[in-house]
Amino acid sequence: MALKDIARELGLSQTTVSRALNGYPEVGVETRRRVFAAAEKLNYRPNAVARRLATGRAGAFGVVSPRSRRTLASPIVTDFLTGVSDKLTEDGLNLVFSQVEEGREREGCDSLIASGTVDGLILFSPLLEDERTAGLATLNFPIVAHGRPLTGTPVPSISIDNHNAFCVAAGYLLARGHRRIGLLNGDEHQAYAMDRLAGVEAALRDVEDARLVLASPGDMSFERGRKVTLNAIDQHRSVGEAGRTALPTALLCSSILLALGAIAALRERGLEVPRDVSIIAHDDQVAALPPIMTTPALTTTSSSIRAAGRRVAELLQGRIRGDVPTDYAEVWKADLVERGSVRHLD
Amino acid sequence: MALKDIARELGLSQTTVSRALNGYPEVGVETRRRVFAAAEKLNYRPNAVARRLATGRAGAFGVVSPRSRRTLASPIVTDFLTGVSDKLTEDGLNLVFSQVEEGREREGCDSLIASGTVDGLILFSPLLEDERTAGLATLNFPIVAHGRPLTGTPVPSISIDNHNAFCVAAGYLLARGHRRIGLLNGDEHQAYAMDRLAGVEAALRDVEDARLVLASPGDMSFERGRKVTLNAIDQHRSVGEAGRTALPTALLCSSILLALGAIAALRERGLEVPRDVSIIAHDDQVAALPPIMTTPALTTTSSSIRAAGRRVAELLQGRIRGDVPTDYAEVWKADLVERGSVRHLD
DNA sequence: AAAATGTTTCAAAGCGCTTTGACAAACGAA
DNA sequence: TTCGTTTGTCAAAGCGCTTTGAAACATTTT
Repeated sequence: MALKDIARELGLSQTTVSRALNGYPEVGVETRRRVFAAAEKLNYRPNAVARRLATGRAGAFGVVSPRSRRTLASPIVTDFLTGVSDKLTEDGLNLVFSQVEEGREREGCDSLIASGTVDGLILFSPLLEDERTAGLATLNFPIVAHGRPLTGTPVPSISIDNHNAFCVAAGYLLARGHRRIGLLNGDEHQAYAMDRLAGVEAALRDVEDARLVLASPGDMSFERGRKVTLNAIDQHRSVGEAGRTALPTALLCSSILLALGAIAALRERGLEVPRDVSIIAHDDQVAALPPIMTTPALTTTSSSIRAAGRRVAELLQGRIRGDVPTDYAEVWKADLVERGSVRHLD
Repeated sequence: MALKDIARELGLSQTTVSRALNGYPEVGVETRRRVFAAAEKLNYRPNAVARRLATGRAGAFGVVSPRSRRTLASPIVTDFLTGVSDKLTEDGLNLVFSQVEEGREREGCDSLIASGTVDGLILFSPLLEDERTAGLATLNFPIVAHGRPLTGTPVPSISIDNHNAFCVAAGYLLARGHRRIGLLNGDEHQAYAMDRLAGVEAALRDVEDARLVLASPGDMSFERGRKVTLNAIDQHRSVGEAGRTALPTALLCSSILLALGAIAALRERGLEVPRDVSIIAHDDQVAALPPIMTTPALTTTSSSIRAAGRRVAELLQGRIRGDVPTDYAEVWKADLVERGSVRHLD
């Protein structure tokens, strides 16, 4: 069922049929009615590919991600993508997901752009941090990033105020008497992890005897949370209670997954939350990992990553229409939500 | 940079350039060399949309999913998609992910097909079970399903032997003296959930006094796992130890998430795994939810959903080439992996 | 030397749509 | 009546590629 067929059927030109269907004003009302009726009857669906070729618009946004990062395997990233996809669905757009070999992100983006497969690109902050992807921003192609870009070239972006969130969280711990704090962070090369560390340090600076006794950057997995915590405990114990290594009385975790690992480790060594160690974790509000999953429920800094995804999609559409400036940046506040994982030391 | 430009640059016809680039044999070796050199120099990238229009091939596979199901929010589903995407990446194909409003899956599929956006469709078994999507199978469009289809029309599919897996798991419990078994299952309308229930029932049939004292179908979330377990415990206790309600001594869980919920509930009521209640869960081997996440680690039936995703993609490519018959079905065995969550009753 | 065969190249058509520019018909104002 | 407008329609060009069918040239066979 092509446009041509409908035109022939109705004795009209292809032009008129196309215009009628696409809501152009210069079509007679009766003609339009007939066209719609015929399209309905013949179950006509415009060929998206042909339309794209003609208009130059792809009708899709792209996300490229290195294969090794196992993007889709992270519930957090996929929750973000859900938000993106939600918004796109409302506007009849598709999401093209393209995985590439490690270190070829730039190439993957170029290929998606040059081949006309997408109208815009969504970037995770990681992609912005090195030479590989630098330059993407200067390409004059609609791009919006999630996470504060580290490069000089501005890219419209949305992020949460990680510095503030972790500064507030650390302050919350300090106010409850904690002095030896630990930080289980994300990838140290990423803006959010840097900001969180800086936030914690800023809070500690205000309190004389407060110390960051553990700061471990890396991937945000259950396994690493467990290992690092186990390590800290065992090292502390081997040195002896009187030794110089100090076990934190409170742990800040950059993700609920890390917190779960830490809790498991503590339990394995006979320690309990919050009796022995308090925990505050960052919660991206993903359905699969609710902070009430643990006993006691986790006190968190909280911000919906899905909402962020949706917003990124919105911004990208704005970018394409031209009503979002290239250096636009949006920073969201993350709320501290009190639950049961922090103890007030006395 | 279009084909035309290269042709002009080289004084060749567009035909020859196209053929040279695409490896057709009828091009002089020297000519081909020149064409490649020019393409390289001008940084030429073929326009994918134009190519698609000309060839009729989209270079992408599609997945459509109802929005409400929050497909991307489930780490299990996304792990599956990772597998799919892995395979596609190797072959330079894209994955188009399209969410639709609840109940309009069929429409979403039709639209992806009719608009020429995809060359093939991947279905989750849920999509196959009702009239909405029935008929998709008869469309003569390449489709491969994950999960045994419930409809009459055959569709190439891959699934695990859920009946056997849960039969074996239940048998394992029976052999260790358990007689009151509970099953926290997935959506009852789905083939896999039905098969699992049937598998458990088959195992119980062999042992005189064995009973399925709890069988709860529904979504496979932490929350539901917790609620159902809490309910079972409280109901049992209110009736009194001597009452007729019997608390299961062992729980079979259709997902690790359910098991986590159950464990949390047990702990809240002062019960412990495996001292008071034993657990076997199904493990899809997703990185975010390792069975060693709990203490003690979970005994599981185990099968990689990511590998399944990859295999589905392979089958779909085979389907397109025509070397996978339309009624092909592949069933994988799920292994029982012993860890620490089952107690031998004496 | 002519015919037959094989190798390389090309012009043109086509994929299904949008969009431009022209034109005819209908209308209102002068 | 005539002229400028508005309204509704159309033919044709173009998007960038692949593919068909024919032509030009080179090589081998008779």
